[in-house]
Amino acid sequence: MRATIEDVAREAEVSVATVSRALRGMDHVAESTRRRVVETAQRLGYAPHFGASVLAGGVTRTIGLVAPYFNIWYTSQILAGVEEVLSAAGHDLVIFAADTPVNRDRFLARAHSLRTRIDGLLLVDFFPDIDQLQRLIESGHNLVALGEDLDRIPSLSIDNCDAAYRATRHLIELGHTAIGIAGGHQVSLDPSPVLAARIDGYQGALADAGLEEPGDYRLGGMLTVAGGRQAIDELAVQSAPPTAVFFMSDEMAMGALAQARRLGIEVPGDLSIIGFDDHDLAEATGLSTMRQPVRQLGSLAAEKMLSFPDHEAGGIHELMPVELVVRDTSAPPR
Amino acid sequence: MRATIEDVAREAEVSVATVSRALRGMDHVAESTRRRVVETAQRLGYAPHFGASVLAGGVTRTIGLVAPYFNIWYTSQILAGVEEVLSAAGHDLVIFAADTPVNRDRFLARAHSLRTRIDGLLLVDFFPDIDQLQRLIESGHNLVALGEDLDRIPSLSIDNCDAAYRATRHLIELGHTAIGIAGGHQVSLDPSPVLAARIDGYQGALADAGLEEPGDYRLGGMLTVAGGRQAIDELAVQSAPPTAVFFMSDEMAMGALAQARRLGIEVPGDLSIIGFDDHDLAEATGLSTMRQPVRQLGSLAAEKMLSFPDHEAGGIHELMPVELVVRDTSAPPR
DNA sequence: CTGAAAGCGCTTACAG
DNA sequence: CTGAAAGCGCTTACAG
Repeated sequence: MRATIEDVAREAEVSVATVSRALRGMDHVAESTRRRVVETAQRLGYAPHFGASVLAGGVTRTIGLVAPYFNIWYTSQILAGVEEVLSAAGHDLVIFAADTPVNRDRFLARAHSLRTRIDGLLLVDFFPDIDQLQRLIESGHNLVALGEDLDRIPSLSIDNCDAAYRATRHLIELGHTAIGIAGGHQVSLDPSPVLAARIDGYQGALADAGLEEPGDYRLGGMLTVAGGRQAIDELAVQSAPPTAVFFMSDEMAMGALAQARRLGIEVPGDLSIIGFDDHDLAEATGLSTMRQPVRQLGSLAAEKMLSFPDHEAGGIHELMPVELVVRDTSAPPR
Repeated sequence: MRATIEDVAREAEVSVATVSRALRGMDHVAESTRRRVVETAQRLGYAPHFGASVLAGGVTRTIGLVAPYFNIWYTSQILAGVEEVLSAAGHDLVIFAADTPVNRDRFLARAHSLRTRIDGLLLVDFFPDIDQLQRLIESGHNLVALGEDLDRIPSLSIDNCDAAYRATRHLIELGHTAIGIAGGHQVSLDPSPVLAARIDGYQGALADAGLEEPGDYRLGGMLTVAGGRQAIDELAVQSAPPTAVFFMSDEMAMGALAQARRLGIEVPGDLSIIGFDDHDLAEATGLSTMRQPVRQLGSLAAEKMLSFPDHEAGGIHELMPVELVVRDTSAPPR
């Protein structure tokens, strides 16, 4: 049988209150008492009952993280960063996937009931609308958002518009005038603010350079290897294809790179490519990209979460830097 | 204030016992009563207190997953598979990283106290020794192992020895006689049984073909892009380098591919390469590999976990198939 | 089908 | 520094 706090108290000849204090390292316990309690607990293999602690103490020392996918590079890095910080602080991490619109709504519907299960909820590329956010707040969740500037809660992101602007400007400065963008539309019809901001940046750079954006330069679908392949397939059948494309993720760009090779499209000779992320394989692949500090985004978000309730009321938004990394896949048009 | 079950009971004019039954869909509740209770709970925004449910009910509907890393492709796919099955069954997932030996011991030390926090523990590429496993069992955990055949608990894996044997034999059948292997040693000094089994298979194939294994054909370190790069660097300075190398992961093989290109080593002309996993990018890269059903490993492991306690006593070990996928990076030596 | 009551195992004022 | 006691909010036999 599991030992309970009563067992320890009896064996150590103290009250359960003292056992509780001693084991949690609280003040006002004589050192000799503490030693005896700790030793007894050890001997009996005592560990506090989780449910009982949560019920009596009111905290779970658990943080929830909701994200659309866990099997893509970006999220896996975020996860690692979050986990590292949280576990160092003695907190656990429970994850929720909200990939499809259905799962997203299901999660939102359940969020209220999660209140007593987690001490905080980290929204990773999860964008509630104003009503949904309102409801999350009213449920009493400690919220931190990663990926977009959400009013009213602490959030952390890169400047997606600016990063896309700079990526596009890089291609313009190389001399390209026919520049496409890939990754604008996702499976879900939810317009992701992240992708929308990148499209804005792209269009802004074109406009500032006096260039036009032909509608059919918007290529591909999801930010995956398959999406990149698809983008190249679309490009390959155009009569006047772009000479440079900005891909919204490196995985997508790498899929494009491979498909271009297969179709005999030379990179960067026929086509310049710039990606986004600085994926582990980007350097190996020679991929030009916009580097974002992904893992650090995760660890910083976790730190923000742990610093509740030290936040100001309302949301402070923090912006992380993005760096242009020029490698081999972007060059002047020939 | 949060509404409690008492609030609902009072408003719906029933006892708390009836509220509890009605809301959890148990039998022996009049349909009209149930409707009234559900409607009242809804109206009050009632959700059961997690800690109270766990304490009174004895289950958490939460599964723990411990793995060495979460930021590598393999684990991210496993995680997605596990999450999908678990969430469909209404279970939550809490993750623990045990990357370094220190963290590994720390997790093991904590495992006992996790007993009331999770209903089951999934070991992903986490290999306790016999004593450690014994202790996990004695703590009362429902255990499922993914990655190795562990006695006494249900487990699921591929046949790493056989897969490595076939990868090596593929290279032999192409005509190679100088064949290296990359990925044998990890940072941690823990000898991973997975890697050991792959080395066994490699050596077995060589032996069966009457070939020798020169000691310095064991290349590289970790199963990462950087590890692959390192393997090629080591190979490049050898006086009689292998003409073919079996890499223990695709990420490693892709790092190697890139570094080979950089150093002017032609693949497959100068060097044949076969990887392991069938990473998302393997097809795009033209990488020959041993395909393992990674995501499915995750979902099956989760299903095994959910089927407790229907297991036989002791562990049934299940083997998943691995398939040789020949693409462009492996060819006869020239 | 429903209720009264015990019990789950802690934490936290309150006293001393 | 320590203890007695209330209280956290559920679930589950046991009766009826």
